[in-house]
Amino acid sequence: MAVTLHDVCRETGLSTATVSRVLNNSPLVKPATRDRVREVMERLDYHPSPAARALAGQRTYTLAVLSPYVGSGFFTDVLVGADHVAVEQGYHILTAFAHGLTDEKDLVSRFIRDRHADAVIVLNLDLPEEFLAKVNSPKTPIVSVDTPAVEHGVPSVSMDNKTGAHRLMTHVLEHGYRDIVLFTGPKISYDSNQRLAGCYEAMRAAGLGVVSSHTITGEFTIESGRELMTELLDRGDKLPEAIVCLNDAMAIGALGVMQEKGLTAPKDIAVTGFDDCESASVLGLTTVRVALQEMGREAARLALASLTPEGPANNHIVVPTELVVRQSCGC
Amino acid sequence: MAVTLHDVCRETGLSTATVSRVLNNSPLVKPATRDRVREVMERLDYHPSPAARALAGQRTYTLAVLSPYVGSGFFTDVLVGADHVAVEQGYHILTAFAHGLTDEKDLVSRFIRDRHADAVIVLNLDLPEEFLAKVNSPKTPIVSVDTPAVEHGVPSVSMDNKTGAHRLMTHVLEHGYRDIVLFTGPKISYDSNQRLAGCYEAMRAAGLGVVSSHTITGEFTIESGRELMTELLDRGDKLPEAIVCLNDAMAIGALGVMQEKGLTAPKDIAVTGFDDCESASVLGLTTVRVALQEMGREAARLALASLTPEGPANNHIVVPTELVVRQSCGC
DNA sequence: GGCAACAGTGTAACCGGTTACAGCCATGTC
DNA sequence: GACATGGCTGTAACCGGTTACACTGTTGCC
Repeated sequence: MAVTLHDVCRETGLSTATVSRVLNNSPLVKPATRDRVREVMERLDYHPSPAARALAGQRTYTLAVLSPYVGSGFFTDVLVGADHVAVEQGYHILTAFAHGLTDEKDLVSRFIRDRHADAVIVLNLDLPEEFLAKVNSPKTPIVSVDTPAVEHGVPSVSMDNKTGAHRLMTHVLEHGYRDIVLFTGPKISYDSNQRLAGCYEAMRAAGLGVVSSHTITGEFTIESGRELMTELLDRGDKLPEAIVCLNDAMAIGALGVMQEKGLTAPKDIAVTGFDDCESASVLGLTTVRVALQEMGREAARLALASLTPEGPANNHIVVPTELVVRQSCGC
Repeated sequence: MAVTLHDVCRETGLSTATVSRVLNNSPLVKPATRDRVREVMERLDYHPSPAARALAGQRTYTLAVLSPYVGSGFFTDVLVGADHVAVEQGYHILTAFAHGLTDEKDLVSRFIRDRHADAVIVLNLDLPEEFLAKVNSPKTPIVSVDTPAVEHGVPSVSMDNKTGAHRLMTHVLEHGYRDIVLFTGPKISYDSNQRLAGCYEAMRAAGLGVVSSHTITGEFTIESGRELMTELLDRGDKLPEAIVCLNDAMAIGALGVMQEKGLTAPKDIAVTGFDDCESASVLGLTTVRVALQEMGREAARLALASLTPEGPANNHIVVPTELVVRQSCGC
């Protein structure tokens, strides 16, 4: 079969212990010996068996990334970011999806008890914090991405929704728009609430009162954006000057309806989004960009740090957001 | 630690061999015994260690999906499809990207020799067929997605570019358009060539000669679509009636330039794409949809079948494509 | 009744590493 | 010179399964 550690032992005349130590960069080995072993490994083209290491060492050098099947954008970018960091540290990434059949909680529990991975990164699975806290342990730490879980001490990575929304709203206000309608996501959505708070804050900072009737609740989907927009236009009231959608999907839906009715942004109504999804640049949508790859990287760092005895320096990471100005608002 | 096979042995009074056989659904075990073992496993909440199985059994029950970092669309959908099939058969998915640092060939070679996975699925990595053929082996089979590698006997999954392009062009012609310009991808791109062939075939079937000056070569990117379109408009010639882009990105670029110049599709020029990417529906782009998840599923099936002694029934799978009619052409 | 054949189970080696513990030698110290 | 010390290496148990081979008890058949 393949070259094994024993072959290296035979070739060097050393014991498995010493060779294994070289493999794990143990400081106990005399430098001269280390170099000799390395040289032989190279010559024999030796590569340790992940399975054997996993069994004997009780660590798989693998990180699991669990996610619901959400379109594509979010997931891929976070994954790529996580992969980057993982590879740097000799780790690999195992992915799994909660699609229909598999319950999300089950998926997480199973991955933990089956010891497939050393740590688990969960992507906006919307799991209750209590659950995450329960399954989290130093042996198989969990990192929550998108939904912060600070209260229960579960490491998490989230984005700076508030600042992003604040900047966005400030931008809208700077264009002189005052009659503004907000399309928000579900009331239970963490992201939606944070973004809303950021918007309100900016409005107050500009000396504007918040008129609740101007905040309309929907879903974070294109379809919902269409519905809210249709309803708004059908009311026959005076059109608002601007519509601030708390995610891109809603904004895209709204723009679609406008186009069908012969309205354009920003001429008739200015429109903004949040996320900077793939289509946003195509549509010229002013929005807020989230550094998704960065979130993935931070998640992997947190996960790997949680495996060290010291643990992560900081249990909760907030990734910055950035205003992206395009044509759909002012300009 | 966790419950092990030995605990099950102690509890049932059976040997490791028998219990292991139950685990692997061996027909050698008496049904009554099997049921008793299953019951005890359930009661003890026993779950076998993947690491131990991998080491002893020489199979990891893992499929690797290797990909370059290509935007998001393609990758995620194929991955989700593969995951679906993998999970059904008790497999897991390991992902890795060839980003900058890592050479694509290296990535593939490494995954194979390190025995991280039982089989490897490579996603449009544009690797030479010879290379794939060389590293492919019954021990760790490779499946190529997107780029067919039939000639060298490497299992592969590709899409039915030709039929899709044929239908698309037929649709364009049915709208009465005759003065048509084709924007193609790189001359070495397999997809581009197949799609082009499909278009030509449809034109000939309609009794039209192919005028090569009407076929313009570019890249499969938005930027390239912009460039070709700008150049075309700047020429000041009579505008073509329709522009058939051999992928969505080019079409999006072309539409962008048109919009800036005050032209709309299909009023001034009809435009079509290929791929049905996320933005296509948003833009109302007539295009061809590729069942990406289906490609992922087929890839996983091929990979798993290659692990059986019989091998896959069919070494090369072609996934169907579907014309998606939207507003950008005729209507 | 004797024997072959087969179904079902057990024994034990093995997969390829990790690591606790023991051992050895050279050096430093009194 | 005796002994403690520390740096380096070796021995062997162990991680948790798989599987070749041996073994036992039945059944079928002449």
